[in-house]
Amino acid sequence: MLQMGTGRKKDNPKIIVIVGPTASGKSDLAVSLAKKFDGEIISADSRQVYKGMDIGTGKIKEEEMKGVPHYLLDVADPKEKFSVAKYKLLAEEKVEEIINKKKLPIICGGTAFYVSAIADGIIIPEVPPDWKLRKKLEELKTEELFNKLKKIDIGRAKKIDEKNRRRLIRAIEIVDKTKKPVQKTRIEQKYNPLFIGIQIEKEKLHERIKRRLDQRLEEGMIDEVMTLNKSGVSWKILEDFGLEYRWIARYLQNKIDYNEMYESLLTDIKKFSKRQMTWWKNDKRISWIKKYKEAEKLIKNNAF
RNA sequence: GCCGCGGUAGCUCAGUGGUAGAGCACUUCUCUGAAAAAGAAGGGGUCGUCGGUUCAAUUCUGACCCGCGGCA
Repeated sequence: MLQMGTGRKKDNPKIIVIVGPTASGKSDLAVSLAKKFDGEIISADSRQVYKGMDIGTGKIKEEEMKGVPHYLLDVADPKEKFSVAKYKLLAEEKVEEIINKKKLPIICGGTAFYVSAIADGIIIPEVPPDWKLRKKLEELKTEELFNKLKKIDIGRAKKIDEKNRRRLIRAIEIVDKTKKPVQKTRIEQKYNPLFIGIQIEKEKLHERIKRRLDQRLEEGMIDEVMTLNKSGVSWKILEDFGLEYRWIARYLQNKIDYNEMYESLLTDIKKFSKRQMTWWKNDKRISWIKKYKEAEKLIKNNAF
């Protein structure tokens, strides 16, 4: 959990932040609120940033936007790596633009890390990924990675998840480039966010997840993945995207049959929604709402 | 009806004469340029039912019940 320091700064520009698990109806809520309060929407979704990934990511359709401008969709090529740092840069630019237009910025998304980058203002160390270095480190055993980090940065080593190779490698990378220990997470709160969370019972959410999955399969989600692959997005990349792209890619490679693809995917989406909630459910700043009207009231009461 | 095989965690299955494990699921959690990613911890079973042998049975044995396959 991040330490907020002085907390919300009253003078900072106000923004709305909508969070909630996948399939909970964030996009619809965002559009309704945007229409009501003259807002514009910035997506905070690590997969919807990619072009050509529409059905599988549940990207909002043109007609569903109802004329409300949406940003940070389709800003990246799936063949190239994207990252929170890039997201933060682009998204903050958009927030500024919207504020300058005297409109209300609404951050809406399911990627907690991305949301946090903006709404909490976490500062990401300015060390771009060095994929050559990472590849080299990848050859080391997990324990060796941990020992290496311990030697060069005992402070970080103490706090890090010592079994998590990806984190270990990143930490080593930062020390390697900056020649300094990894700094404590710093925060620069630029905005005054009002957090609205969509509350939904597990059974109902699972039902929605299944219905949405069936619908998207009918809409041609499998073709979408095939098209991506044909246009040069490797199976490996699709695997890393996770969920729909991972399971459909395995199916298209004949590694599993349709039924296994369907069942595993359904389970994984449910697990994902769970992980999203793990991130948010203990965040005291979030007001959990069940109906649109409650969100509207919240915004009014907070003098937006 | 007979013969064979099986009945162990929610699921698929290991295993042992001294009251049990794995993978997946589930629960809880972590998150410093891959985050739909990558990781961590935890709960859970009167081992089909009722008898017998034994100091001791989930393990051996008998009957029965249930499932699957074969023969009639």
